[in-house]
This record gives sequence, structure tokens and C-alpha cells, in this order.
Amino acid sequence: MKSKILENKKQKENKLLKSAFDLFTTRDIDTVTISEIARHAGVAKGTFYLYFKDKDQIRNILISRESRRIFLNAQKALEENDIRGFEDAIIFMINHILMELKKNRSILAFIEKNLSWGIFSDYVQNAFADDELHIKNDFIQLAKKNHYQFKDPEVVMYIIIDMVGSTCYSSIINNKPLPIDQYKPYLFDAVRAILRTGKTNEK
Amino acid sequence: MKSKILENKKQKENKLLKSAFDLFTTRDIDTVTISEIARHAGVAKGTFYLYFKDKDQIRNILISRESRRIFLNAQKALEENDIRGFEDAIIFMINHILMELKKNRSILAFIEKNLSWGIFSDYVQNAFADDELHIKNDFIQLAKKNHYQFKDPEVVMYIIIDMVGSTCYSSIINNKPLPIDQYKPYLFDAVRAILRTGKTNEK
Amino acid sequence: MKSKILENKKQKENKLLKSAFDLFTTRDIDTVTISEIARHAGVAKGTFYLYFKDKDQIRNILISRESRRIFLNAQKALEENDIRGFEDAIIFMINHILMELKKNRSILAFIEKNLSWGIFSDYVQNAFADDELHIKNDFIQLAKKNHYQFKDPEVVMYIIIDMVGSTCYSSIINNKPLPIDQYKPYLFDAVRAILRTGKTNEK
Amino acid sequence: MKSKILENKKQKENKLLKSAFDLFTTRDIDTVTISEIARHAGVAKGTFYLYFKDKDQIRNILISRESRRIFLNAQKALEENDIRGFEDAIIFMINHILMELKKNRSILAFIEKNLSWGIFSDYVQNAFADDELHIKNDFIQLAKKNHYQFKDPEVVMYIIIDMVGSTCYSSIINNKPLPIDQYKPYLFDAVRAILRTGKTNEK
DNA sequence: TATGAATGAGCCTTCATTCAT
DNA sequence: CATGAATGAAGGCTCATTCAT
Repeated sequence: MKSKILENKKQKENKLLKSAFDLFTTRDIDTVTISEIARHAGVAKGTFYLYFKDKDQIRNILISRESRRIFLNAQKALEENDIRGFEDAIIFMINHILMELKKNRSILAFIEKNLSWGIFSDYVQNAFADDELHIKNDFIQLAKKNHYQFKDPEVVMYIIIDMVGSTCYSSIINNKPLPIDQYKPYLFDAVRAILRTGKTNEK
Repeated sequence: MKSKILENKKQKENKLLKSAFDLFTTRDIDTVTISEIARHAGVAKGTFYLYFKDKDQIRNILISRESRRIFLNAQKALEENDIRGFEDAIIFMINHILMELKKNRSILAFIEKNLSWGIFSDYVQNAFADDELHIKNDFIQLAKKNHYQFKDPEVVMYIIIDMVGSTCYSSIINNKPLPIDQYKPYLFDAVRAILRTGKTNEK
Repeated sequence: MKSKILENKKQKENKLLKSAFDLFTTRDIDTVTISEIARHAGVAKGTFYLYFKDKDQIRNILISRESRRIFLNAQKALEENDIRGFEDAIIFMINHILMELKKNRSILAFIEKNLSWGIFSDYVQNAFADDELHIKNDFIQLAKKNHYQFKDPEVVMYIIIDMVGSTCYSSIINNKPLPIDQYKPYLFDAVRAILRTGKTNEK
Repeated sequence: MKSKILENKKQKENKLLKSAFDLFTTRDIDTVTISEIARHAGVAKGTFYLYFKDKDQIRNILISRESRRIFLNAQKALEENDIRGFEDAIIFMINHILMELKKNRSILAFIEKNLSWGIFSDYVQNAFADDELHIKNDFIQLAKKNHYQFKDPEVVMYIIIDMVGSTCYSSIINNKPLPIDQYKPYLFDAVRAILRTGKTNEK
């Protein structure tokens, strides 16, 4: 039967992805060889090329996958908590993501160091296409409902994501400029300040 | 006389630095070989190792040097213009830097992609040690003079630098989320919002 | 079937060993490069590293192999000739070995110059472990049978091997202190003298 | 004055020789570079080539020098002690040399590992030319005086030197086949046995 | 004489990629 | 589909030797 074969193939692909993920988050990505990925996945070197073109490809797939997972988790957490204020909701999500990344620094290191625009950015920007991930939509809806108005909400969202991402990277990884827990107040102040630029006085 | 030799050595070092800079800003740094740097500098391969330990070292030197140069230019421009408001001064400097980077995208790409904390951050953080570069000091003085008060001005400065750096990178290089000229208003709004969090009402 | 591949691998390994042996016995080992070994074996440079770690490893393998072969030959020759006296048997073997080395000076040069204790010595000392090579045992048995008694036969054997090895090296290679054929009488006298130190008067 | 200059030159040459000796006896000779020899001697790299052709040359000079020194010491010690028997005198000298080498293993390692025939052998063989070093002569005289007769005393001497040298090397350095102090009885027995082959019964 | 900057040949080693089995 | 042996291009780096000063 065909499904059996297909399943088998999917399994091998997953083994390779998992293997690469393990290695990429453990070591400097440049030092990871395709040999190692294959060996650690328990398949032959040649098999790698049956599923992926090269290291770049598998790396990009992993970054998209992990970023998405993290955003989805934050989104789900938000839905499960009844947070109504616009700013509060944004801060809640950011905080949720930061907590996850703090627990799992290697993922953060992996994503940040390899996050080239053209992968993640495209991903976030075109997030409309993702059935499950409706963060962008939510952002816009929530802003409207709470009487925040932005000329271009996408750009604001982008600024915030990028700012949080890059500053928190060094905060979590290197404790610079401050350890993440001490840094958060400053960061959240900054985020709130930016969001407040869109606040209107409508009731 | 010895001065001739010393001069000659300095010249060679500069040739190598220039060569590396040319290559690093033109191509992906990983694809640049030491052979090429030497060849393009017009010296033998072994000569490279007389002046630098490896590619990392020459890269770090270049990043420090270029970052410093850009900040120095901005600082000088600020001094030459009589801008008194705190927010205006910050925005002026940011704008000055962005204009320079826009003109010279390759430098931006080079700095951003290779700017590891531990190089630049240390540099900016310890900028006190630099006799000429007194941005940090200026920031603090200017804030005080204009009645802005921050619990930790350094952190605020850091947030701004990092945010500007990372978001403008993709704006200038990839036009995402918007081309830099359209993006600036949003960015400056965000910066002003952050700065305003420190505003007090003293006269 | 797999046997074909395995056979092929064994063949390549042998090609490399032969190539290395040819080069090592022809030239100063330090001047032989891995490139050459591979090229002369008709394989790619990388292939070398599939079979051996480095030049040292292949060299040690060759020394063990060749030394063993020479001793085995001498042993076999002894068995095929009915020589009963203890001293005569030892001299016979030494002579057999010297004749072989004389015919093949390059092997002698190769072995002697690279024979580091830790390779050969271990080998000779632990010769018990070698099923085929029972020289050490034979020496002890033969001594006993012929009423020679040594406090530590192993040490005596070792002295003889080492003495023969080092003096004959220069005799065969450099004709010093005498060409091997003229040198032999002196050498054999010395060997017999040493052996005779263990002679007892039992009948 | 010229003598001053000449003295200065001799001094530099000695500095280089000492430097090389220090390095050669401390490390594997192949890893010692000419740069290091010069640096450790406190002169410029180019200066090395003013005094020596290459590493081989300086190495050979050192080996001759050290070997000679050791033999001279043994000879002097013999003269200072009134030992009349032929065998006893030989054993005395060997023992003297072994004690010195045991104290200074690095010299032994250096000499043995680099003692190529053509250096030392020539040296010992042509020892007649050395005004101070008259070992060979002594050997012959002493043999005669004590009624030992050898067809070719030189060859016997050579066998002994070589045998002692090569077996004691591994004994002192690797404790194989036995530590030197336990090995000596066997060795001396062997030496005496060889010498005794020349004994005559004249009174 | 003495210096040491400059040279560049040449080594070792890795690893992405291919392809016969 | 899967394998893994074989490839060979490519890079980093060292160091003996030269030569202008």
C-alpha cells in the first residue's frame, strides 16, 4: 500500500529534521556537517540529499517551524486568558514568548543567529496565509476594538517584534544590557510607549 | 632609519584592512578567503599572518573601526548644528546615521551581519573610554538639561540603538517592512515615544 | 552483494599500503606526503583518510607487518632445516634474516629508522599473543632442551635482537664498521659469546 | 681590534648552539623551528644563516659535541681511577657513561634519536684524529697489555658501543626490557662475554 | 654584520556532493 | 528508495629562506 511508504518517507524526513535541530541548537551551525546530521538521524549520508537540497534549506525550514510554534503557543495562551486591554494583550504575548525563550536559550540562539530576513520576515508578513496563525489579524482587530489607530499597523507590529527580538537576544544570552528579568520593565515601557502613539480618545 | 620600515608596515596593515573591507562588504564574509584578502592587497599569503591572527580578528577590527567612524560622524554633525531639544538631537543623529548607511548599504550589511555582542556592544557600552566618542555622555547630559529623567539612561539608549539598527537593516537592505524613507516616520515616532517616557514637567 | 564492496575496500587499503611502502622505502619518510601516497596508489587524496588516520598510522602498520613477515620467514626456514644445536639455531635465524635484509636494504632502512620502541618492542615482547610467531617460545624451549639456562631469557633475546639490528643496520647500509659479509664472523662470535653465558654442563 | 670581533662572533655561535641544544633536548626536534632557535638565542632569524646552513647542520654539530664530551668524561674518570683489568676498565667506562645518561635522559634521547651513522660513527671511527679523545687507542693498548687479542679490535669496540647504545636507550627511556639498574648485570655479562672472546692464556 | 619583514611553496585536512551498487 | 565509498576542490596555516635596510 502506498500510504505505508509515504508514512515511512515522512518519518525519515522528520528524523532528519530532528537531528539537524538537535545539532544546530547545540553547536555552532557552521561546524555541523551533513554527515553528522545523517549519522545522528540514523540514515546514510546520501539519504539526506533525497529529502533536502543542502544545509541552508533544512535550516530555513527549522527556523520557520520553530518561530511559528512559538507564536502559536503565545497566541493560544492569549486566547486562554481573558485579557482585554490592547497594550496588556501585546505585553502578555511578548512576555509569554520571552519566558519560553528564556527556558530554552538554545532555540533563541539558533533562531536569532540564523534569522535572515527573507525567511522569518516573509513569514511574519505573509502570516495571513497561515490558517492557524492569525496574530497579525488579531493585532489589528484588537487595536481597533480598543480604539487604537495606526496608519500602518503592520509596520508598528514589525517594529515591536524586531525590537523585542534583537534586544532580548543579547539580554537572555549575554545579560546585556541587563539580565532579562531586569530588562523587561524597560522593554515593556518602550513597547507601551510605541503602542500608545496610536491611542485615540474615542470611548 | 627605522621610521621608514615602520611606515611601510603600517601601510601594509592598512592595505590588508582595506582589502578585507572591500571583500567583506562585497561578498558573503564566509566566502572570502585569506588568500583573496592577501592577493587583493597585493601581498603574499604569509604576510597576512604577520599582521592578523585570522579572519575573525580582522573582521572585528573592521567592525569596531567602522561603527566608531559612523558614530563619530554623527556626533560631529550634531555639534555643528545647533539643535537644542533632546528628542530632536537624538532623531537628528539617527537620521544622520541612516543617511550614511543608506548611501553605503554594503557597510550596513557588513556591520549588522557580523555585529556580535562582545564586539560592538562592549564598544558602545564602554564608550566612556573613548576620548573622542562621547555619545553616551552627551545623551545623559542632554537628557538632564532638557528635563528628561531615566532610571537607567544607558538601557534606554541601548534599546534605541538596537531597535534602529535591526529594523533599519531590513528596511534599507530589503525594503521591509517599508523602504527606509517611508519607514522613518514610524521609526521616529517610536523613538520619540520611548524617549518621552522619561519626560518630566520641570521648567 | 556486499562481498564485492568489501573486497574492493580491502583492495584499496592494500593499494595504499603498497604505495606507502614503496615511497617510504625509497625516500626519506619525512619527505613523503600524503598526496603522493594517494596519487601513487591511484586514489584521491581524501580516500587516504578513509582508511588511515595519518602518516604515522600507516607507517606503524607497515613496520609491524614487515618485521613480522621477516621473523616468520626466518622461523619457517628454521623449521625446514634440521638444526639441533641452540647456538646454531640462533645463528641460523640471524643469518637468514641478514640475508633477506641484505637483499632488500630499503626495508632495513625503513624499519630501523622508524622502529620506535612501543611499536616493534611491544610487538616482540608480546609475541606470545601471535599464534604463528612463536620465536620467543622457541628460544626458551630450545635453550632448555640444550641445557642453556638464563635467569631471564627474554632479556638475553632482547639484547641479541637489538645488537644485531643496530650494528647490522650500518654494516649493510654504510659498510661500517665492515661490509656485512666481513662483519658477520665478528657478530656471530659476539652472539655465541653471549649465549654461552647461559651454558650449563648437564648432559 | 680583530680579536674582539671574532670573540663576539664565537659568542653568537655559542648562543645559537646552546639555544638549539636546549630546544632539541626538550622537544621533538621536528617541531623546533629555526625561528625559535634564533629567538631563544636572542638573535634575529637571519643571523642563524650567518652561522649555520640549516637545522641539520647545527644538529650534527651538537651530536658530535655531546658524544665527544661524554666519552671524554668517561676517559678522564678512567684515568683518575686505577683500574687495571681490561674487562674491568671497559665496564667501568660503560658504567660511567650510563650513569651520566641516566641523570640526563634528554641528552640520551637527543643523541640516540638523531644519531645517524655518518655522524657519530665517522666520529668514533676516526677518533684517532682527536688529540684528546684516545679511547680507541687506549682500548687497543689495554687489550694488548692484558693479553687480549682481537683480529680487528675496532670492530669489537664498535659492536660493544652500538649494543650498549641501542639497548640502553630503551632501557633508560622506556624501562624496556628492564629498568637500567636491573638491566646492567645482563648487559655487563654480555659485554664481558664478547671481550672474553679475545682472551689468550699468555702470562 | 645583523636584522626581521616578506615571501610563497606546499602541507594537512575537511566535507559537500556524486553515483555505482 | 537507500547506501556509503570515493572524490577532489578548497582553505588555513607554517616556516625555511631571502634580501633590502
